[in-house]
Amino acid sequence: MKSSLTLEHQICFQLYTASKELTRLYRPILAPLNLTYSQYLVMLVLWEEDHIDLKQLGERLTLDSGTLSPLVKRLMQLDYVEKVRATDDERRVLLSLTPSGRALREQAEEVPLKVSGMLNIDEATYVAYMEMLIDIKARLRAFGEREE
Amino acid sequence: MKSSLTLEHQICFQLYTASKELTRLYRPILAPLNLTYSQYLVMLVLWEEDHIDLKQLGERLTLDSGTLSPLVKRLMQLDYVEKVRATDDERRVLLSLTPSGRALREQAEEVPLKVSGMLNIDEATYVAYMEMLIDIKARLRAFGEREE
DNA sequence: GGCAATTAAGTTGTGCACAATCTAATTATA
DNA sequence: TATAATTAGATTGTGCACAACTTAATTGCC
Repeated sequence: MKSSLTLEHQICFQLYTASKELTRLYRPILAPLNLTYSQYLVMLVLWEEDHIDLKQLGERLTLDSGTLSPLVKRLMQLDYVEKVRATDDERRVLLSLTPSGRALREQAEEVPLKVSGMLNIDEATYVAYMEMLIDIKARLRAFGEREE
Repeated sequence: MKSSLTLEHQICFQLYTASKELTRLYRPILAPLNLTYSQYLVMLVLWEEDHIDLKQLGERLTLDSGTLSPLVKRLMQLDYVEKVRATDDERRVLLSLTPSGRALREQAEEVPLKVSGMLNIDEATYVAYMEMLIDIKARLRAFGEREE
């Protein structure tokens, strides 16, 4: 197994920089929507499933309350989302789209198209890359479960 | 091209979570060395090339001085590195390993082995995945250069 | 040689990311 | 049915990551 202690031979380094550079690509695309990359991910979830509770949202994004609480606060200041306490269980907080938040979806529709264009990648390659990343995560989780 | 506005279909999301989860895996492995993941990357570079200047270091890691300055300050507090101003160009600062920093390399040797074991991945797949990630970065840079 | 433009680091401010801790609501159980 | 354990969310503190700005050294150009 590749064990040489060299930066470029570490898969972690390649993942880390690829992720950072892709995020950098999003920045100017998301700027007109007044969203950071993480905020965009939250909006993606809400456009898919409105009135989701913070717990589930955190699980889908692998983010804990220490990250989500202030992030959601900023989305509220932008008037894109609102919090409603669940009636059946007063601990839960449901996150909902405001009319502005719902309307933003239309502008966001073109984000993936722009990114694909920038990556200049064909469908088959795109799918292969997605599968690789999903496989890496599966291996990480498999280990996590062995350990738990 | 995949343009559906769904979280799981975005390559950016898969990259982002894969990177985060892999970094999470490193945390307990690096804890005994008193290093965060980013600090570990800096040490990797130094073990490869001692007396590197901050500018070059930043280029290799895609990090700017705003990130590196405080990070290096913490590595100095740990007595792993020291800064020396270059004599030929007083603007440049060379980063060097202290004896402790050099000694740490031995403990770090086993880090990639542990990670490989956790990922439970064979050499061929590992190499294929590395190449995909490098290709993604190449596409991102190709776009960057078209735009510049 | 003198001065504008450039360059390397550092600083400040904002926003993640996460561990650890706290509070309040709910569930389990003695 | 009290009370202990668990759960959801918020808060605090540390450390990235990066944009924008500052300072000091160097280079370019006249």
